[in-house]
Amino acid sequence: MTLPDRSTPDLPKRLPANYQLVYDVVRAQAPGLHAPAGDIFTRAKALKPSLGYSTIYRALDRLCQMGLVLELHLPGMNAALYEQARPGHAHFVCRACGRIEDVDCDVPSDAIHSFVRGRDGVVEEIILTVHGRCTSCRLAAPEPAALPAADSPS
Amino acid sequence: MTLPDRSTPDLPKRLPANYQLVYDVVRAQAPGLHAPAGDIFTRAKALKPSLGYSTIYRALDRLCQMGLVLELHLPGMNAALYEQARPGHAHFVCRACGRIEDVDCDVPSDAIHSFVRGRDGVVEEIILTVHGRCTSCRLAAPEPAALPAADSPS
DNA sequence: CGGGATATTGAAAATGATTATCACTTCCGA
DNA sequence: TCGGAAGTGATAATCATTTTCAATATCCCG
Repeated sequence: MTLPDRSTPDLPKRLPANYQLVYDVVRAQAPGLHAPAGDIFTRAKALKPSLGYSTIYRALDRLCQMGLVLELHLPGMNAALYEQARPGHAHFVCRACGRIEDVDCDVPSDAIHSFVRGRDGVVEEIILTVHGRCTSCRLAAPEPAALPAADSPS
Repeated sequence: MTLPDRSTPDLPKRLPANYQLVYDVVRAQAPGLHAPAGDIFTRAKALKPSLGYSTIYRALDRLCQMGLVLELHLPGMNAALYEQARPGHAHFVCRACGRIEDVDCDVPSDAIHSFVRGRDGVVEEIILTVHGRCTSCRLAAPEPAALPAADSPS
């Protein structure tokens, strides 16, 4: 199996003006807010109407590689969400209403770092996502009983 | 803003045979392996040729809701990956080669549970993903220097 | 065993986010 | 200033996932 050639990223030294603009737009989001690429495009285009859609993706890509922006894939959400990278918090996603809530929670970064480092790897980002049900949804609909894992091996 | 009506999931009590079959296929994967829906479809169809693609998605959906299967979105991967739900391990994704490695790492479930419970929510699933570079990729290409977060507020 | 509501099914089409392509411009180092 | 590498926007292409729909299957409650 040949994997895609992603070795030697070797990012250019300077951030192109458009990428900086996209970064600004992302940072302008209130902390705890997350936006799909389309929203970012809209807002960026408002600032510089000549912007093309592709540039947004290219910029977000780069910003993620640089660790400035975090790409967030949430279940039931067809589009990726982006936010300014900000370590030390997790995301709580309510399975019922889909609302996303920031959780100021200490990710066990030490444990992970040492584990990965023990294998000669480097940790660049830790993403912690919690699925569950928020208060209001829990009140609205009680938990359906979980099925006991039905076994039926071939 | 109106959110999609996802309240009251109220899952049917019994697991349809096709869903069970999909579950079996997912469980047949070696632990630590993750498969996109397409693969699962192929393998399931081999067992029951009449299966339609949509059924796979429906089944995976349901199985995820039931907590039997875990849906995994990894960066740079356009398709979701699925694996048997198995709490207490994280995924390490190498940004360079894209390889996925299982990390038997203790997720801080207690801390998260108490935090979320403190807000009257319920935790159903915790997904911990670590991005970084694995040994071989680190040797192949040294870390590009990180840009200092370039500021330029409007 | 009916009988009707409900859930599941597969095929095919629709959707929609993301990527690739391409011709052109811009930037930077030498 | 030259040359190549990187960035650009428009457009088309890709491709995973959803939706639709008509046809079955399944379940519940007598």
